[in-house]
Amino acid sequence: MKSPEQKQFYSITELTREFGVSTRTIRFYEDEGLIQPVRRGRTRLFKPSDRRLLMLIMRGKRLGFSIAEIREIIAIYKEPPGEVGQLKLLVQRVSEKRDQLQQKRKDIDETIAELDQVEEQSLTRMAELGVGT
Amino acid sequence: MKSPEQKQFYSITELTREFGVSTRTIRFYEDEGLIQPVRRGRTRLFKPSDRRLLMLIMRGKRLGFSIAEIREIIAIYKEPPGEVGQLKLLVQRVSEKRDQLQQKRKDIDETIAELDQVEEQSLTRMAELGVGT
DNA sequence: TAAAAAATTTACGTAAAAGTAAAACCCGCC
DNA sequence: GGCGGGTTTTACTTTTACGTAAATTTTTTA
Repeated sequence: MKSPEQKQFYSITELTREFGVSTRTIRFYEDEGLIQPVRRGRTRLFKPSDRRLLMLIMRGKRLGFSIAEIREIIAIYKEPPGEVGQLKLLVQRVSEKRDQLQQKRKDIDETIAELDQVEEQSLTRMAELGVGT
Repeated sequence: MKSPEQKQFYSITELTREFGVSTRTIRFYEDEGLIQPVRRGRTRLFKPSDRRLLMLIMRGKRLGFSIAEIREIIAIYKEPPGEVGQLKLLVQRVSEKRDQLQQKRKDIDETIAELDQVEEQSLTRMAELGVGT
């Protein structure tokens, strides 16, 4: 049931092209412990799971999360089932991150609303000046 | 029709307390041209409009925008009505920013959905272990 | 197998966004 | 009229997230 497009391994430059970052950046994320590609000799081999982690990292970056915060998010996903205390803590951490994200969404919605206003005023003004879009 | 709570001026430390940043930070934003408090002698006096700008700046920071990007957003709001060419450009810039923000919202929604999954699995697991929340 | 292309390590450099520290200034108050 | 608190300027420092370059090794291709 494997997808036919699913590659075993990706090279570092394949990934730099896909994500639009440099090799330095990807190696930096490895140094920071966000990904752990296996090696064949000295050469890094990236599995699909590494690629998915990179996607997650890029998403985090777009949202303005620092490396440290992205590390936290990754830790949440990686958390093994564990025992009760751990689970409670995990649920709590999830809740905190969600709060952060909801604040961001609120900020976004406000900003978009304001931009919509600016746009509307501009279009009105242009109509007054007798201009078609 | 002025709100009674509307102060004429705020001091720099009042604002540092309100926004949870240092004086250095506020002065830095002034250096960067994001705000322009007036002076009485050498001392900065912040008007309500400066305070509103600071709110906008903080919101931008929460969203991970750089100072340069925040400057752009402020420029959009400040734009005077202007002539047709300017207006068209403004509408275009608004549209670009909105696209950015919509991408961020998409990222947020995806991340929240994933966190919800983690939470659900955790709660299920805890229920199996016979634990009440 | 030789040459070209890709990848690695090591190390110094840099831009952004402040932090921190020192020295001087102003201002109301006892 | 000195003193404490808040403010200002100047300037050096720090952290984060990579950029850049050199020298070397490994892999691929002709």
